Amino acid sequence: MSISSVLPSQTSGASLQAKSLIQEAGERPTLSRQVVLEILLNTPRALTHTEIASAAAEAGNALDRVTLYRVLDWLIDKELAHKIASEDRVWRFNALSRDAQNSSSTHEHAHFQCKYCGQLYCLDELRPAFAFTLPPGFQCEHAELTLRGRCPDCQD
Amino acid sequence: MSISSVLPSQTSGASLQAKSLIQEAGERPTLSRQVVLEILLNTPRALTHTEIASAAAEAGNALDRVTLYRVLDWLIDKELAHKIASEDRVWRFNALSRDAQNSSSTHEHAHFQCKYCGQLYCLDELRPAFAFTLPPGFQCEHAELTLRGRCPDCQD
DNA sequence: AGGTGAACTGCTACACTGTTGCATATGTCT
DNA sequence: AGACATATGCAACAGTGTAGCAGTTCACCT
Ligand SMILES: [Mn+2]
Ligand SMILES: [Mn+2]
Ligand SMILES: [Zn+2]
Ligand SMILES: [Zn+2]
Repeated sequence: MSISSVLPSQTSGASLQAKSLIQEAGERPTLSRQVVLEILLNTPRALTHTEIASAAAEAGNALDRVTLYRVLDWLIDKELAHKIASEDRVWRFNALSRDAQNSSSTHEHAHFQCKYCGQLYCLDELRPAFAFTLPPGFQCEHAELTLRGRCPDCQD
Repeated sequence: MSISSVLPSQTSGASLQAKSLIQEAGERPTLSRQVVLEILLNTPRALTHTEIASAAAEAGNALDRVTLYRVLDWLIDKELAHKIASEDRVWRFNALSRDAQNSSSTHEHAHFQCKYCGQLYCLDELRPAFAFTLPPGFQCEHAELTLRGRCPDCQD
């Protein structure tokens, strides 16, 4: 599956958006960071490390595997991105919307992962809110909700 | 952290329970399978592959790493156990209660994982039931709810 | 402009989790 | 007991992510 299929052709506007988001955070807008953040901003779903590496290479900005891990950690630390665990033991990364950054409950939202192709989407509008009672001694600080099923690409 | 601290001293009753559960499924009750299932039955939380290996070794029944992976897969296939993913990319395994096996919605229940020690518990009584609307083209087949917070062992 | 120092980057080597292939051992059934 | 299916153990490998360290780049200050 080609990554480029999910990536709109890159516009200088997107590049500027990535750069200015980094600059607004008061940080160095290095090429690696711009490239990675731009990829994340330009895709509607969360991408794996491998997918991001391929997308960067396709865009003519191949970067070292380890550097990519560090850039991603950095983006998360600056709250420009977040990562989601899934059953295949691979982290998937997505840009954090400005709204999500500003909300006090940082990016508390549900996710959807396709059982058939593995693609994972953030459901920004769906925030978990449950009523339950835990066994004594357990204190809940956070709830994670992942829906699994069939994505639009995998209709039969 | 010693595994034995969470494992009640093994009784012949527990051993018989593991053996008879396997036999009732019409399968070979090999020593490896009995040992592993007995460990899972005797612990109130889900255990990692490493924890199970240690527990088996402590019980005097050390078994090969790969064999353990295969025994666990086998137990899951026979619906005597299930495994839960978590953010540390390590599967955790727990015996399936008889009730859970018989319920048509096989083991649809929530989990709790401690942010501080990583221990993971099945919340058998807590079945996810949510009302939400997905974006068009997405079909939900399953919902996974994981609560994260502080477990009884990690109170400050 | 040019120098300086903090930081970012790339390379190598490694750790951890899990899988595959294959030879050997075990257990069930006749 | 013998035959056959299958379970086990060993070795080698794959995928994902991390640590250490040397070299480079960039923002800032003369
Ligand atoms: Mn998300
Ligand atoms: Mn469970
Ligand atoms: Zn799909
Ligand atoms: Zn804990």
